[in-house]
Amino acid sequence: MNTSLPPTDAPAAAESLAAIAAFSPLYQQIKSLILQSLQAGEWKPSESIPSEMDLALRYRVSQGTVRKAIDELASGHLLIRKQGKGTFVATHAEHQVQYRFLKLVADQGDLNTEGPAQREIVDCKRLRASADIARALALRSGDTVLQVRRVLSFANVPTILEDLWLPGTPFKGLTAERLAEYHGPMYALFETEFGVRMVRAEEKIRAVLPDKSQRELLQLPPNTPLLSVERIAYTYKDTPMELRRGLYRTDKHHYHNDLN
Amino acid sequence: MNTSLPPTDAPAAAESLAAIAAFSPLYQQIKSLILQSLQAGEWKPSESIPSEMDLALRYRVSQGTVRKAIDELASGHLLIRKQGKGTFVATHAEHQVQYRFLKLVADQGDLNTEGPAQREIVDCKRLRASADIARALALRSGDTVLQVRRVLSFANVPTILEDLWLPGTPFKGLTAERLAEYHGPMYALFETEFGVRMVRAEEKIRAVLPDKSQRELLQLPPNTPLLSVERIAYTYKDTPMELRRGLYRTDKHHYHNDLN
DNA sequence: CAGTGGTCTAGACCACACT
DNA sequence: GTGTGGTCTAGACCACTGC
Repeated sequence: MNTSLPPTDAPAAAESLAAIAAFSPLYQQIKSLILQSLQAGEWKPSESIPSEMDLALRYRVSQGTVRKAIDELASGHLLIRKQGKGTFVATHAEHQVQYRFLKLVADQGDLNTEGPAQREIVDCKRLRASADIARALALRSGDTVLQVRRVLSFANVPTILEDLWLPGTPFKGLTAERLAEYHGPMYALFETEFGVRMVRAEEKIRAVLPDKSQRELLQLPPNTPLLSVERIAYTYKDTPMELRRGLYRTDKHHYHNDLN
Repeated sequence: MNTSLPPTDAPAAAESLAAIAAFSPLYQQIKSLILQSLQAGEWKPSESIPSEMDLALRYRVSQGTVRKAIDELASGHLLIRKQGKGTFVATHAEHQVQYRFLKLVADQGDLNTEGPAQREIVDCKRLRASADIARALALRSGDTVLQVRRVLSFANVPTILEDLWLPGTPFKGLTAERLAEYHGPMYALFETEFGVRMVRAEEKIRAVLPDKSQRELLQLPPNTPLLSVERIAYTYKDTPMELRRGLYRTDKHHYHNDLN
C-alpha cells in the first residue's frame, strides 16, 4: 500500500484529502497534511500537536512514518520536539529562537545582546505598492501595503535603520501605536495578532554609503559605510509576507553567518 | 544492551575503540566511529564507504542504527548518499557543491557564475603568525603560517581581494605556482594534495572602506564601500585550518544568505 | 540479475516530565 | 504510574544503478 492517502478501501479516515501532490513517499504525504493543518491554524504557535501515536491512528500509518514526517518539519524549525512533553508548533516568541533572523551580533562576547535594547518607530503608514515592492511581495502594483520605518539602538547607540513593507490585507489594523507598545520580537506579534508565522527568509547583503537622511537618523559621521540587508520573509507555502531593507552599523557589531 | 560499544562479551569486533565519549545513544557512537575513519583517511573524498549492511555487521548493530548515523553525517555534508550506488565521502570537487562557501552571487540571474572567471595570485609567502592570526588558527604566536593574497575577477572585473592564512605544517609544500596552475576550487586542491577537508566555516561580515593599496588592487574609484568577510574554516573535529579575509565588491554582486 | 540506498511496519524498551 | 518523545531491532518490500 503505497499509492495515495487514505487508501481507497478506507474512506472513513478522519482526514479529507484533495490537494495531495502526485506520487511521493507516505511520510511526505503525512508531512503535507501536517503542514496543511499548521497553515489552517488547527494548531497554533506554542501549542502542542497530537502525539505521534494519535497522528498515526488519524492518518492510518505507523508511528515511525509519522515520526519521520515530524522529524523533517522539526529540522525546518516548524515544530519543536520536547522529550516527555510533546511536539509543539514553533514560535518566534520562544526565548531560545527569539530574533532567529537577526544575524547582527556585538563584537564583544556580550552574547546575543538579547535583542535590541531600544526601538523607535519613526514612521508607519499605508500606501500603494511601487513596482519593486509589489514584485517582492507577489502583489499587484498599486495594492495597499503597510510601510514601517524604525530605528533600533544598542546601549543607546542607533545601530539599525529599517524600512519594512507588509501586504495590507493580512495586516489590517496594524498601527504605529500597536508596534510601539509591543515588547518582544515583531514576528511574535505577527503570530498572535495576525496569525502570520514567518518560516524562512532570504537576505541580500551589500556594502553602501547612506544618504543624508539615513545618516541623520543613525546620527553617523560622514563617510560611514553600512551594511545593506534586504530581506524577504516567507510564511508557510513559500508565500512572501514581508520585505525589509535594513542598514546596519558594523563598527561595534558584525553580521554573523555559519556556513555548513 | 545500551552501555558501550562493542559489548564486553564480544571483544572480537573488528573495531578497536579507545576514545569513545561517555554515555550516548548507539547511533551517536557509530557516528563518532565513522567520523574517526573519515578523519584518519580510511575513506578518501569522493570514494564510497562500505554499504549500510557491511557497516552494521562491522559495528554489530542493526542497519537502521547505521542508517541514522549516516543520515546525520549526510545532513552535515560530510557524506553524500546516492540511491542504488552507495554512500560517498563528500568533496569540494563535486560540481553540485563547488564553491559551497562562496556566498557572493551576481545580481543578474546568471546563476552561480560557476565560480570565479579569473584568478590571480598576488602574493604567497611563509611568515611568523601574528597574535591575532595565531589565535584564529589555534597556533602559538610565531608559528609558521602560509599567507596568500589573490584577486578574483568576474567578466574581467576585479571583484574579490582575498588574504588567507594557512598553518605551515599541514600545508608544507604549497607554493604560488601550485596554486596558480590549479583550476578548480582551492578547497578541492587542499583535499587531494594535503588531505585537508574543510567541513564548515564561520563568517563575520562588515561594511568597510578600503585603504589605498586595497583600492588599487581592485581598481576602484575612491569612496567605494566594500563587504569585509572574515572567514574561519574548520576541518573535522572543529579544528580551525584557514583564516580568510576578503573584500567583496557589491555593486554588481551581493552576498546571499538563506535564513531557516 | 544482484547490490545499493529508501520506505514502512511492529514491537520492545529507554529517558524524561508531570502529577 | 502514565504519557510523551527517543532509541533499537528485525524483517519486508520498493526504487534505482549497473552488470
